[in-house]
Amino acid sequence: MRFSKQRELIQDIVQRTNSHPTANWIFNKAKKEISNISLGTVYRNLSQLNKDGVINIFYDDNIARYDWNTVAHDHLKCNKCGKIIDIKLHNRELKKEVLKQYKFEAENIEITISGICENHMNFKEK
Amino acid sequence: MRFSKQRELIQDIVQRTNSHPTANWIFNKAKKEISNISLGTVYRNLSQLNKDGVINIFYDDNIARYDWNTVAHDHLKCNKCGKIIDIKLHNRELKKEVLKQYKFEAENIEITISGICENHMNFKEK
DNA sequence: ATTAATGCAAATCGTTTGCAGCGGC
DNA sequence: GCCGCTGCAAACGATTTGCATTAAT
Repeated sequence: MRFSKQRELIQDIVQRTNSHPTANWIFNKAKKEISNISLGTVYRNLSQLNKDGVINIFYDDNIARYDWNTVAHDHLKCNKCGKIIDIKLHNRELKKEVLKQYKFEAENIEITISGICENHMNFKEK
Repeated sequence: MRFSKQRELIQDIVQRTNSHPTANWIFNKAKKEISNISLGTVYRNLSQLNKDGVINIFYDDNIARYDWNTVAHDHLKCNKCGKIIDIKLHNRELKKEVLKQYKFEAENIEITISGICENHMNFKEK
């Protein structure tokens, strides 16, 4: 076996959700399959999977969230329900603008937009 | 006196730097003026100042940073030296695009760009 | 005298780490 | 037998909180 079953389980859990889970959420999910799995193992594997480029880490306020989507992308965060939605905004002009205006060589652009998602706009409340 | 001298000192410290300080940095600075000030007081006042709209909080990875600039703006973060630079990017089109394409009502847009700052570009290394 | 804010220490939360033991080659 | 990975528990860093005391009106 190439990888431990713990590692494979953790990778699967992250890759099977769009919910941008926290380590603790993943831990609870994992316990259903391997009841004595430890939180340390979850963190160690998440960190390793990230180093290997298999999954992505980002921070929502001060807590880590994990994402199967390793391609650079952006997030919409609903202030009503907390849901985080993946989106892709084009930013070619942004890199150029930043280089010209601030002499800063952009490597990574992360746009986080908070507001109200479709399901929670006032006029749609049931 | 309207506010405690601790609160006034903390507000002053935040407003007199462009370094986006952490609570601990502020605490150390404050101790030079009020040697027995406590870290709890620093946190309590930073949180209150933020609620009052006097200062801003944002998170750099998983640690809180405080900013005198309460107007929505963006950040450049240098991967070499860690410096965070305030910038203002225009985003009128972004709000429109997000509403049209994702039916999401954007309230706040935060763009964080990481890369290499002017002082740390290769060809400028001394 | 009342009320808010303080210093201090303990508690909490998310995360990391040391270590002895186990599993697969 | 070796080496990597595990579970467990203790340690850690940032932040919050309970409480008895102090400061301001």
